[in-house]
Amino acid sequence: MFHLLEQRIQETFQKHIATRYALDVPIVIEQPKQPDFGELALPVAFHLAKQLKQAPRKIAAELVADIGAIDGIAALEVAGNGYINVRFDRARYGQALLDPPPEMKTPSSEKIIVEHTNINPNKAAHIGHLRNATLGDTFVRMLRGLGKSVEVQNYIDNTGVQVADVVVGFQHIRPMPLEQVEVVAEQPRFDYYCWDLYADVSAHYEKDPTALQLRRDALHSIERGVGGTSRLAEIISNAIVKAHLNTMLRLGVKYDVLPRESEILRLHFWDAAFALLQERGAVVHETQGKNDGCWVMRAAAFSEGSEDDKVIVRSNGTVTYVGKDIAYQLWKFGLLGKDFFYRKLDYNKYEVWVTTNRPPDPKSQIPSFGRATRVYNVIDVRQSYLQDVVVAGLRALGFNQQADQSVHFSYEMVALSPRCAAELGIEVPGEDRNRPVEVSGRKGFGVKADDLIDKLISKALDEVASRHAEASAEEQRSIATQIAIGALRYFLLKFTRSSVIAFDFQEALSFEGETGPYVQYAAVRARNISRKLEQKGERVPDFRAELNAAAFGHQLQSEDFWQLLLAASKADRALERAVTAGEPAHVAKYAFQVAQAFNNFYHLYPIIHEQNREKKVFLLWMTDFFRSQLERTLDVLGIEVPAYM
RNA sequence: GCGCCCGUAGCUCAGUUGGAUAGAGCGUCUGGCUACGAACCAGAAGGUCGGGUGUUCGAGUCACCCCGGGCGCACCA
Repeated sequence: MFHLLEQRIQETFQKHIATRYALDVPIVIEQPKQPDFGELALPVAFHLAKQLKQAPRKIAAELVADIGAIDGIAALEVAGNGYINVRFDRARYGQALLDPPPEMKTPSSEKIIVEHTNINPNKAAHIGHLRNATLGDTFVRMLRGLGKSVEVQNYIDNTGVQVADVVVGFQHIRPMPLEQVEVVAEQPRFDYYCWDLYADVSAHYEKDPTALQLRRDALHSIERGVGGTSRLAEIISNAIVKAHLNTMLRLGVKYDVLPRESEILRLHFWDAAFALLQERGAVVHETQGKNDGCWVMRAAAFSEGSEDDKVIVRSNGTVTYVGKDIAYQLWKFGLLGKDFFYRKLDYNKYEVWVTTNRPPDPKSQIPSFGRATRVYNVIDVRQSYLQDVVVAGLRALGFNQQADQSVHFSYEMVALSPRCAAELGIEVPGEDRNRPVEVSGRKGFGVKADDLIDKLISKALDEVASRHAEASAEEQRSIATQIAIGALRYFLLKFTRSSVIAFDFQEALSFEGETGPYVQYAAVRARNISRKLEQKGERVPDFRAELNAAAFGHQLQSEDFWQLLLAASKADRALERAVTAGEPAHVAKYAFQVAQAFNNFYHLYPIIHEQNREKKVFLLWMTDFFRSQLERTLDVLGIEVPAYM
């Protein structure tokens, strides 16, 4: 509702200024510095001042006098040096929230792909991966919240060096026959086993660099896709992928389809992309210099300062990662002229599809994947350069529109706070002692995702058990899990994307202040009100029957009630702005603010015990409105509301 | 060397596309549970927004230059 009025003001002013002054200036809408200034503030007179060569205050007065009545607006006031402050018609506003006008859903042919998680399937997921998945998943929920059609992809690099390293581990560091690996891979915590093995292999390379030949050999076999080594890689990566799906499902994160690198290779996606790139001159064959024999993309295509061309095809004829990524990006937009085959993944928790190189049974129903109009790649900021190359590839092929619609949804890394590193027994040399430590799968440095979740659940369980000793152990655990996940998701979302998170157990395990559980608690309290009411033998009133514009007019004369309602009613605006900014943290911030407003309201006004009928009904309606806004916002954040706390 | 990001209260971070008197959480101190459960609420202390110059009616926000930190710039992914 708030957003609707905002838009209405914007349009009205835009139109008026266009006809009255023949000018097209951006109508910026702000929140007034102080609540008693009104609900919206327009600095538009300042912008016009320059072009009209008049004092802003005079222009503002003119605008206010000429623009006429605007539906839902009680007053426009000139303030300060030329601000225009907008006051809403409170009674109308309350009434509209109670009985919202039907939304005009404009059907859109837009299809958005969000690619996230993308963990190498060779070891357990860690805290850094959780940031990626939580950001990606929340952004998906935000887009869907606005009614967009979104497909979630999780790319599986099952034929890369990281998998090859663990293969080397099973062949040379802790040798194990294939049949035994198959058994071990079915065991719980196989991903933990590989975590250690991977670190051991990396350490082994460091000690004996000649062992890197083992990696090259393994990689080669895996890429060819035949023989025992390839089979070993498949067993490992399939098992780890399921471990990752399980871990992410604990956070409520799901995917629609898992495109795999093996199919990019087997179905010759690269050949198709390479043919296109050659045909349109996007890559050139070097015959001299340091890149002799390679196919490269010219530096000028993707970078202004650098002179280093990017090798796409190595002199030995193999394609680099970026090359494969260009092919994949082309496929996402339906520009490659090829598609994967798909099968349902053998996974019993929910339906998720995976690519395959075998044509399916013609009778089977398979959804359509890819062919997006817009693509978000959730990848950490360190890969900006490579993402730029991918987009330059599209551009060089003449796909400018798709290049514009390719978004690198980047985020900073998660590091371990010095204290956290010390707790994990990671030794840091002298002067770096006070700096955060980078998470490294290769070195085995990091907080494993499942360990962290377990730790959070255990702490939440202590709290739940101390408050609700009467509940069954099973129920306590279920509530504790919801709280733990709420805490974790909120913790990962409250930082803006460009902020490095220095991970610290003490902060992540906090359930007080600006945290997920704080917001959950507010929602639980709001729900409790109607339950208590019914326990007293009363019924939740029929708000539409008992509240009319006059009642809203009365009650919302209270500045306090008005400000609380206003705060609660900004969910649509918060979501809209957060999507535009590409910033899930904004939604998290809003959720906290609404929770704060509600806790304040809850504390200040006895609701059930209110004697005046109209006021009581109004307070109950406010509670219900807060509840719905809190639930909706938490849902976008992927945080559940526990039955009690 | 080139490029990107960051520097705001003791700590961790917001800051709405340049706007009115710079905000929040944590921590510290003070106060509030026989009201709908205190995972809560109220209050206090705490700032030359890294430094400088400029653009502007107006700069935490934009430009340039420094200082300090992080990350990229592979025939690795």
